[in-house]
Amino acid sequence: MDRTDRNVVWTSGMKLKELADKLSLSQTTVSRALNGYPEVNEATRERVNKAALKFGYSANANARRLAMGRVGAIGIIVPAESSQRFGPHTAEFLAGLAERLAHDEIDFLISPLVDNDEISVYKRLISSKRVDAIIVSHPSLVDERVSMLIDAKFPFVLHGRTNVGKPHAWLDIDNQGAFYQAASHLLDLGHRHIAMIDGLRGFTFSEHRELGYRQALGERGIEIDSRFIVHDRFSDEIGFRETQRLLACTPQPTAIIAGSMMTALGVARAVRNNGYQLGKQVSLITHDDVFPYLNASNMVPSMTTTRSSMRAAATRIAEMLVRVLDGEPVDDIHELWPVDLIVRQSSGPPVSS
Amino acid sequence: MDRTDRNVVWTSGMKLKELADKLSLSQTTVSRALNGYPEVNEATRERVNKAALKFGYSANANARRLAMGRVGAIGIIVPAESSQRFGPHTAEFLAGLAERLAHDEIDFLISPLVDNDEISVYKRLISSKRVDAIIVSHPSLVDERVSMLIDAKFPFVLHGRTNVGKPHAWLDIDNQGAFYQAASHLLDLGHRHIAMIDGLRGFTFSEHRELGYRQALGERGIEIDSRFIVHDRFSDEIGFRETQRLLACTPQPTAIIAGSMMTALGVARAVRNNGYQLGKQVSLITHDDVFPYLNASNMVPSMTTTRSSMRAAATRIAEMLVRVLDGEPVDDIHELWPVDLIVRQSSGPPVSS
DNA sequence: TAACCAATCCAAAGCGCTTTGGATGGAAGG
DNA sequence: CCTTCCATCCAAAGCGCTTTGGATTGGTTA
Repeated sequence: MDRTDRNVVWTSGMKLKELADKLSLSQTTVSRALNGYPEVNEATRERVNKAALKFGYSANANARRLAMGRVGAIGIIVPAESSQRFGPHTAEFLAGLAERLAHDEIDFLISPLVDNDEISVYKRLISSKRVDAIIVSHPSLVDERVSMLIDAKFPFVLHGRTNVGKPHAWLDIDNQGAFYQAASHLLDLGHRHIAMIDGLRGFTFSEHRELGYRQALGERGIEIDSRFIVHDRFSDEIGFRETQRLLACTPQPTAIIAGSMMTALGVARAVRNNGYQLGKQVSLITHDDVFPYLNASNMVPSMTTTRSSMRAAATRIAEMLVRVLDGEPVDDIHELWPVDLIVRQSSGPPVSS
Repeated sequence: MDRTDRNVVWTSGMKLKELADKLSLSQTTVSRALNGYPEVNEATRERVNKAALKFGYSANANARRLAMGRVGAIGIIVPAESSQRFGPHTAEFLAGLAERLAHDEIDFLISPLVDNDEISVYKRLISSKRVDAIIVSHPSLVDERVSMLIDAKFPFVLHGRTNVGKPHAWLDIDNQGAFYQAASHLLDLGHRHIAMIDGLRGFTFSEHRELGYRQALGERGIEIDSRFIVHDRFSDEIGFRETQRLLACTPQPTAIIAGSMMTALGVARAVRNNGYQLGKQVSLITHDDVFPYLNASNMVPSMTTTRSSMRAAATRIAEMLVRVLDGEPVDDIHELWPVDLIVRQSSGPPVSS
C-alpha cells in the first residue's frame, strides 16, 4: 500500500470541477462565488455556497496556495531540544496567537530548531514558502535574524525589541519600566539590599530589566552589588538555588525581584526554607506573565507583581501580523506596552529577624 | 501594493526550471536527483546537489505537495479560548513532538479550536488537505473524533485511550496503575483517609485514575468517601481551594493524591496554610508529567510522585505517526507505558497533630 | 553483426485552484 | 431598430513541482 493508494481512500473532498459540473457553472464562477468576488450574481453565489456546504466541499489548500502565492499560515520557530525556551511562556504565547488567528483561518506552523543554525532554518522556511510571515521571539540586542528578514523583505513581527537601523514591526512590553517600578517600590518601602534573578543574559528583555533595576538603584545613590544580579533560565530550581546563595550573603538582601513566576516559586521556597516570611524578612516581587494556572493573587502570601499578559501580547502580535500582510507600512506597526505594578502581600517594609 | 507585488519581492527562491536550465538538465532529472531517486547517475546527482546548495534552491512546498498529494505536516488541534487545555501540558507535548519531527522535516500545524464544534474543525482540516495526519489528545471514554477519523480512514495517533471497536494507533500511560500505586503506597503507610484531586471528569485519563484509586481502596476494604474525590482543572488555585475544603472535613484526609504538579502546588500551599507539614500530618503524592522548570525532587520537602514524561510520550507519538504514514498497519501501533512511583519525602506514615 | 539490455535522461501530462481576457445577452440610449 | 454598456459567466493559461511512459546511449550476448 503506497501513499497514492491511501490518498485515494481519504480523498473524500470533491473537486472544484465536480462542484462546478453539479451546478452547471464554470469553475471560474464557482471559485469567484466562494471567494466573495463581486462579479457574480448574488443568487448564484448563494446557490454555490449552499451546494458547497451540502457536498462538504473545501478547497484543496495546497492548490489554492500554489495558485495564489499565499499560504494562509504563519511560522514560528522554536528550539526543539532541551526545552530551552519551550516552556510555559511559549505555551501562553501560542495560545494567544491561536486565539486571534482562528478568526482569519490562519494557522501556524511550528518549525523546530534543531541545530543552532537559526539563520538557515529561517531561510529555509522562507524559501520553501510554507508561511506568509514569521514571528520572531526572544531577540538579542542586535539580532541577526531580524536584519536578515528585513533584507529579504520577508514579512514578520518581532516580539521584543532589537537594535537594527531599519523599520520593522514589533511589540514589546516595557521591561525596563517594570523592573524600575519594582525596584523603586522596594526602595520606597525602605529596602537597601535588593537582588534580582532574571532571564538569560544577551536577550533584550533581560538587559532592559537590568537597566530598569540599575536605574532605580542609581537614582537613590545605592551602590550595585554584582552578587545580587543573577541571569539564568526561568525555573523553580534556579530560583531556589540562587536565593539560598543570596540569603547567605553579607549583607543579606531583604528583597528579591524575580523575572518569572517559575523563578518566584523557587525563591519563595528558599525563603521559607530559611525560616523567613515573604513580605517580612524578605520581600519578593515577581514579573507575572499571567499564567491561568498559576495565580499571583491566590498565593500565600499573595504575590506583588509586575504584570503583563503574555497571551494578550501574542494576540495583539497576531493582529499586527495580519496588518503587515495587508501591506500596511511597518513603520507604523509597533507598540510598547506599559507594565503595571500590582502591590500585594509579598512585599513590605524590611523587618529585621 | 497588492499581494502579488510583494510576492515578487521576496520570491528569492529560484525555480526548478531555472536550476535545470543552469545545469543543462531536464527538470525531471534535477527533481529526481534532489529527491534521491535511483535512476540518476551519482555524478549527476552530486552536481545537482551542489548547484542547489549554491543557488539556495529549495522546492516550493506548495507545488510539491500539490504534486505529491502529501503535505509534510501533521496537525494538532488545540482549543483557542480560555486556555482550557493549552497549559504547560500542551507545551511539553508540543516540545516533545518538535524534538522528533524535526528529523524528518515534518512540521506541525496548530489549528485553533474556536467554537466547540470539534468534529467540524477536524473535518475541515482533513478535507482542506493541509496535514498528512492528526494527533488527537484528551480522548473521552467514547470519543467521537476518533471514530470519525477511523471512518474517514484518515491517519492519526491517539494520545490516550478510548473505546471504539476498531483498531487505531495510540499511546497511553497507565493512569490507572499510577493512581493504584500511589494509593496503595499510602495505604501501606497506614493512611485510611485518602483524597484525590484530579482532572476533569469525562476524559479517559481521569476516569482511569479514579479507577486505580478505587481499586486500591477497594482491595483493602476501605469505603470510598465521595467528598474525597475531586475532578476539576489542573491549577494551583483548584489545588488550594479543594485542599482547604478537604482539611475541613471530618474525618480529615491524611493523604492527598494530586493529578498534576500545578494542582500539587496549591495542595502544598493549603497544607502549610493550615499549619501542617507535608509528609507528616498530610501526605501528598503527585502525578508528575516532568516539567523541566518544576522539579519534584527539588521541592521542599521533595515530592513523592508517579512520574511519566509527557515530552517523551510526545516524541514517541511522533514516531508512531511516521510509522502510520509509512503504511504500517495500525493494529500493531500502540503502547501502554507503565508509570513509576517515586517515593520521596512528601509521603510518610500518618502523624496525628 | 544484429538483437537486446541496463543505465540515463527527457517531454509532457497532471495535481486543483485562481485569474486574465474575453464572450454573451439583455437593458438602456439614441 | 441599432448601438453601447453593464452584468454575468466562461475557456484557458498558469502556479512549480512530481511522475509516467518513452527515447537515447553504450555495452553485452548469441
